[in-house]
Amino acid sequence: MKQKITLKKIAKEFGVSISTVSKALKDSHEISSEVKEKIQAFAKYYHYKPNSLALNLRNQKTKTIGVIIPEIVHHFFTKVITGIEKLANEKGYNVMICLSNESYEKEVLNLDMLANGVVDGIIASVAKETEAKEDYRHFTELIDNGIPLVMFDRVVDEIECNKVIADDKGGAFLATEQLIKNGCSNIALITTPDYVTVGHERKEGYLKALNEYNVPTNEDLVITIDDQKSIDDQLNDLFEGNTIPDGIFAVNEIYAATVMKVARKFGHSVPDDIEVIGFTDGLISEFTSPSLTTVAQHGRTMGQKALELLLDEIDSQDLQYHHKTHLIQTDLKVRNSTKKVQLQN
Amino acid sequence: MKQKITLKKIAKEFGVSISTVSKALKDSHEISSEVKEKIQAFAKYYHYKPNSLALNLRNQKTKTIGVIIPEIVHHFFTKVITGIEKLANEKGYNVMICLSNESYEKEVLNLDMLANGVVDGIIASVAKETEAKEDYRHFTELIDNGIPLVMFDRVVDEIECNKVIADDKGGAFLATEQLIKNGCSNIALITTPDYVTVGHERKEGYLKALNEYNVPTNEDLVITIDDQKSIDDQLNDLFEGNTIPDGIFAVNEIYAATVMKVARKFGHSVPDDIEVIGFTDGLISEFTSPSLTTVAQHGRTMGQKALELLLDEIDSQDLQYHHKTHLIQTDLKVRNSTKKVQLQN
DNA sequence: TTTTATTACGCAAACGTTAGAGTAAATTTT
DNA sequence: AAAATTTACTCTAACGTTTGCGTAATAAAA
Repeated sequence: MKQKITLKKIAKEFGVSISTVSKALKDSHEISSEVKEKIQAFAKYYHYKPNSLALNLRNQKTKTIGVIIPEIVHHFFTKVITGIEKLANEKGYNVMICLSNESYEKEVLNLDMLANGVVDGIIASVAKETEAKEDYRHFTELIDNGIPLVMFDRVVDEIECNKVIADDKGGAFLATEQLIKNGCSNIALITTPDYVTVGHERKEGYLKALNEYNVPTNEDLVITIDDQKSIDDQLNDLFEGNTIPDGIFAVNEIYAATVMKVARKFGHSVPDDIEVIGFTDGLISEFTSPSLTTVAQHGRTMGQKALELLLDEIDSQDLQYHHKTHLIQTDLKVRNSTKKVQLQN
Repeated sequence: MKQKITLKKIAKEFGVSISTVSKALKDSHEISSEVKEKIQAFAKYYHYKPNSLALNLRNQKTKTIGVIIPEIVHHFFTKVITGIEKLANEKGYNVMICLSNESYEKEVLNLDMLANGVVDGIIASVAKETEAKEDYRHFTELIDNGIPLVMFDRVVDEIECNKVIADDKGGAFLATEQLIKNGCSNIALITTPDYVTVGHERKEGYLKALNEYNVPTNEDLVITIDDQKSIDDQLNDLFEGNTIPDGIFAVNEIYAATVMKVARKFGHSVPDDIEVIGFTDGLISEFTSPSLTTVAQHGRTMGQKALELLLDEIDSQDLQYHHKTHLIQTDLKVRNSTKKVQLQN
């Protein structure tokens, strides 16, 4: 394997010192134009590029930020990354993406790796396993080490750092409200276990809407999905019980798409018999039939905001930096899984 | 912002030399157990972690590999990354993901960035813009600099490096063959412009199948999609022409899902009037109705294989390293957009 | 008691880079 | 002609780490 070209090698080539080469390549006035020209030509010919590691070590910064996400096959996370990447690029930062695969252990590993000088700051969304475990020492340790951290989407209240979250509760409220206004009275909720914070928040919004509009809640209509088992099977219960829902709010797009499929299997029509709203930033909703009305999360915006906050903290010399929690608005994207009812204001 | 703890600081704390600290932390026999114990305790308390930059610089390797993909919101690419990540983890490597966003310029930038000592090797799929431009100097430069490169999916023939590609032609053949065997005689192709290599390959497979089974080709049935314009609009032509297709092969999942939607709009039923097969590794296909029969690409496998080849080259001292092109088999995932015909062998 | 081993540390170089300080030689000024 | 300035370089330290080598002091062997 060929060796990379370095200042040292160029210096040797011309019988000058390393610093002469460095300065020549920087077009320093300290170096004669004659020497500068030949060194520059040589460097160009061999495509000399300064070694980033050396530069980073010297400058004590890497111009790279780390992003830890639980899953990359989720459209929402890729949207967030797109947002981060775009702004990072404009600001001259590189992005290093790591996956925790929802595993606590991998999250710790990733954090460890990133913390040791590799990045100037970290943006993270915590793994489900970590949320279940409630062990966040790896994050606090990071902060103790003075590495700026921004949490997004799945955040931890106890941790003192900048945060960016979608208005999950508000979005769920909006969705449920829409179903109520469309005339639904038996509104089901398809959600995750409670330890998944976003699931929890969305459930809160659902309950708030029912409450505010005096729609009685019904425990039978709340289905908590265990991702380890078949989603289809777990949804069967909903249509085999005493109360068949006329509206369904699902906390994500997969659940929403799946419940439509299962509803159809039971002979129900969407949106005529049952209206369905999902929660997402995904692609699937557009291609189901009927296409899914969803709560849009604006993942890109979240990513951008997260990076904005991170760079803000990185640039801040302030020892008493004040952390913020930024709420990204969600809104309803009406498609064809809900009826087009004329709403009176 | 707090400062990171270093060997130097620990050395100062105990009034010993830096090397003593380094050796103490490595439990060297050269250091008395008394000194070792107190230094180790101190380091543990302040969670000392060696600075990776310094280590990488010294060891002349980073244990990090870079991945450049055109788009992260594509399920196929995220699958590939999942495959890379998994194996990388097992082998103790980190993964740095960069997005070119299909832009030539960003690809050059990313490559530049990664090339300067940041990674030990690179896995890349080239941007559409680069394919159109046919300017691959940034890749050859990389190779000239001795940085191992593996290309996947969208590869460049002229470049001398390890490659991993899906059997696009074979998959397309399989899909078209299936349509023919199901009795279709007017088989449409929804494809990308020809400069997108995978689109080109899939078209080849389509033509090969038609040819082999003596099905006449029909230029009117080949639709080349311009991603800049509305896909729906471009597909209208297909159903407004003289020959209405009874089978459609689309080179990706979005085209396939969209063409089903448009077909329905024109009053055709899938799979009764028209059978549709897509090409992908995506999520959408499962949730369309009918669900889409597709050619599975095995993105994870591709990712794993790509990393395998890369590590192979990194570890090889061989100056005359022999590059390979690895073909990943594709196969048909039959769902409900095709008829269940009993095939006679 | 002298020689040899052992223990426990420090020194220095190396990875690649930059930038301020230092220094010969050449040139200009007085 | 002497002094001052400019030119064109080199030296050195620093970023954080590792490791072979050197070396005191102590301990063991002859």
